[in-house]
Amino acid sequence: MEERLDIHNSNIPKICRSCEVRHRGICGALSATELLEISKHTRQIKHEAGVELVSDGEPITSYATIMQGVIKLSKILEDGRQQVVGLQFAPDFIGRLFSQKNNLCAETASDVQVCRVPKKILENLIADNSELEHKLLEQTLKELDEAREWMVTLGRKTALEKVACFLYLIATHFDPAYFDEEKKQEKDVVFDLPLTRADIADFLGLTVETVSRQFTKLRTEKIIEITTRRHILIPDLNILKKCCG
Amino acid sequence: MEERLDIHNSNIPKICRSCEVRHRGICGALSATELLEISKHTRQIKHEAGVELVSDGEPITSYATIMQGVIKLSKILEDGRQQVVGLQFAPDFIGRLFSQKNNLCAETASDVQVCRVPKKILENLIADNSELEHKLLEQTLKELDEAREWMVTLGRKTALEKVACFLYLIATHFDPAYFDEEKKQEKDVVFDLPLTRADIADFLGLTVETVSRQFTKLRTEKIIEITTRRHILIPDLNILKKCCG
DNA sequence: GCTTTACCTTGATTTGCATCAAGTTTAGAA
DNA sequence: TTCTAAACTTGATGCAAATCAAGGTAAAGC
Repeated sequence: MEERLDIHNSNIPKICRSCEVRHRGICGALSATELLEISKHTRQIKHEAGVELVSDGEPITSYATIMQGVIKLSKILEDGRQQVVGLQFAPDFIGRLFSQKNNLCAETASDVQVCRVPKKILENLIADNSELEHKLLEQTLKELDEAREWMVTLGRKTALEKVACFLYLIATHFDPAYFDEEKKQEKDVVFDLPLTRADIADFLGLTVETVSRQFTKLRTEKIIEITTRRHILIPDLNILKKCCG
Repeated sequence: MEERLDIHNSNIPKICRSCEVRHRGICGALSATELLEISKHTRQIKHEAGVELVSDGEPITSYATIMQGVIKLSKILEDGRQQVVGLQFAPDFIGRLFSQKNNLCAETASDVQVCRVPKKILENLIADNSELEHKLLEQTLKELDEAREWMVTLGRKTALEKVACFLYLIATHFDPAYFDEEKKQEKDVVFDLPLTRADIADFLGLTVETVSRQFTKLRTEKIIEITTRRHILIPDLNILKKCCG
């Protein structure tokens, strides 16, 4: 279930020098080494898929940085309706700063490796480290941009456009060409979906059946290839992009 | 169209001592007086309703604090579909920090009074004032919470629930009982809608016709009273809340 | 005052997605 | 390997919201 890592034995893929995590976009709020240097209370922990790291309504006791894997943030209505309100990848920061209680639920979508710090300790560090606070502000602004972008998808796009947007989001996140100049020539983008069809449905405000039908439609139109259920190949990202509305 | 105010003649309703603006929830990132004290480049400006203060894709030249009125943040797809991604009230801060370009459009929904500061000047102030940066982080976190809450409404609620949520949002924002202890006894909440039906539709991911039908339904069920088009009376907020899903 | 126009409501019809209901595939356990 | 359960797909049907269309209302200009 939960496994502590030997800090000196961890093998983080080293791509971004400032945070030691393979990723795209702005650098994470807190790198793993920064956290480890910052406080002896930091712990690296492994979780398997499907673990609830943060529960809605529960008190916050610690923050974390994702080192590997995907975490989904969701909110659940009383009658069971669920909405995924965000996906987080390495090296994102996890946890609602400066609040006593969580207002959403965070669950590991894949196997995940995180670096945890107790709430109070990080907050004290923030108080005397304005550079740290600035990084957290940058990360929060990025998340706000993403949330607002997704609101357009939720409110104004068709089922097909929603699914195309989702695939485009994941594809660009995992596109190896982004990290490897040599691969810039190859057009194919290949990746594994980090979510089940049910989770994708909850992210897009659709039902599983509708998501499945749109996958089939994109497959028959040769815009994507579905190798196994989770494994996707996209021959031309630009064609997919045109489906996003 | 645009009118500069005499700073010493402005009559801001003084409710919250720390930011001089009548509001609820956490204090604004930057109070008007703070801004005015902070820099001689600060300007108070009046705008009438329907003015685009910030255009999507355009370079950012200044930030602002709302002193009075309502501003809507929206995104528009190429084919004209529009989604309102946020509403901002006094004393909210306006503008995407640390970015060269706007990624959304901000339009005055009502007559609005703002306090403007040039981008560079505020950013320099932030750099040597960590308390200021902390306030802006708090405001950004609040906006992120609101955006995620709204994603649930957009993705998982029915048309009636959406309209009820919207009315509840506005009602609680303008509820005088919130500011005046004497009025806590009175149950009626009376206010003017700051948006047209078309804007409400764009906020809720619906069409004007559907919004109108849900208003009618809530009226015939005596959950709301519509005095004139914009003027709303809510006999019991708790009953409305139950319609929010 | 009357006219114009933007805004809003209501009704009839269509449609995209949800729901209901089987089936199929895949991964994991026995 | 076979069995089982979970995950996924496909088809038939229903319904909520979109679309199309017309009429009503109120604020702003003449």
